[in-house]
Amino acid sequence: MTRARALTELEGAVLGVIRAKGPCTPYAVRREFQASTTPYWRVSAGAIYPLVARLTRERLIRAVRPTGDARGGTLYALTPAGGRALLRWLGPPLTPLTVGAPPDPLRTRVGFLGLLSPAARTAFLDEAADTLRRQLAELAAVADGAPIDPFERLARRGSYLAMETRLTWILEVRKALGVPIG
Amino acid sequence: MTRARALTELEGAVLGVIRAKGPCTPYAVRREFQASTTPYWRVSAGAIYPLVARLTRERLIRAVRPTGDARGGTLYALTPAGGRALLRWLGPPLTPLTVGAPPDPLRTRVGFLGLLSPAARTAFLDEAADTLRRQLAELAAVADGAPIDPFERLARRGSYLAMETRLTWILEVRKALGVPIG
DNA sequence: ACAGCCATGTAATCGGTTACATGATTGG
DNA sequence: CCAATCATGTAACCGATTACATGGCTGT
Repeated sequence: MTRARALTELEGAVLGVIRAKGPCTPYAVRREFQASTTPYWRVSAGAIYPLVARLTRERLIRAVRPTGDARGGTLYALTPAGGRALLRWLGPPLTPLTVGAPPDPLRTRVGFLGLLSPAARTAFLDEAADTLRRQLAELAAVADGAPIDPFERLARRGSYLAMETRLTWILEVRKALGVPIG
Repeated sequence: MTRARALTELEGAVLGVIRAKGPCTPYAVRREFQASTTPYWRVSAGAIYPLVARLTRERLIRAVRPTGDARGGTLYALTPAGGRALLRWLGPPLTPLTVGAPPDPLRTRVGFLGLLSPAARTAFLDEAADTLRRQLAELAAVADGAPIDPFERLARRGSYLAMETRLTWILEVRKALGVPIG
């Protein structure tokens, strides 16, 4: 009984997608991630195919049948071991890295805002606020008329709330620094 | 004039720390990150020393003097090119990846909560809520009596707000799923 | 004095990105 | 029909992690 290694975030999420959507090609999994609202999940071809090969080698997924078309694609599904690995990754229990404050490049930069001239600081904060407002509008638009799974909906709600909080925080920062009317 | 490559988040933040604190040893920079409130910035020895070597090779930082003790440490400071690289990394302008929704492993998992049994789901959400509450208390405690830079304070405030929002969101999820009294 | 931590590194490995290659499919 | 895009991969590289090695420093 060789100890099961911990899955990466991407591996766990890929298992989750395959489990939730049924047998998938690697490409279909990739599209699923690209459709997500966070730009973080880019999932290049160079990531997904080796990842699928890895999970197959470890018997967490297996090829169930070819797609049928002439491109030679293959549909993969979870094995029982894959299902167990998914549940272990998903939790409970939750790891500190899962629950702890996620990284935020915008927040990192605000910590160094003292290094900018007042003018550049204003430009930074104004651009941040504008972009956040635009992205919030997009998120709201996507939410309307999207016939999606309730759990995916809750996750997107979390994303929306996070963005909203970032915007109010940026406005608070601007006020705290006494930035002239934005 | 060879084109300057883009800096990674870690490289940019390291330049920022050195600029803000004055000449530092690599180890001192590392401690600075470990003291941050997000568990994401672990900055192993195997990351920081090669990174410092890289930035030195590219003339963005330079060794200014030895620490003096017998351990052979070296203090590094920014070069003028390093200062410019820092400002380019910091922005404005801001990239979509900087402003866009940051990744959140908790949010990712909530999207797959449908795969858990109701009991496991309750356990997941209760554990998440408990941990978030505990971490919020810690963050508040740290905030009191911390004589820090105003910009670092604003960044921590952002971290606190983000955690607070995640907690209220988790409670909302629990209510939406009709979880029996937590 | 010496156990345990501090500080400075190095080597192997790993998971991901970018860039490229190739053939199937589709829209005008 | 042919250009653009879809779909399936591969190769080279890169930045980070884990694990290890070494020696200085410090508290009891």
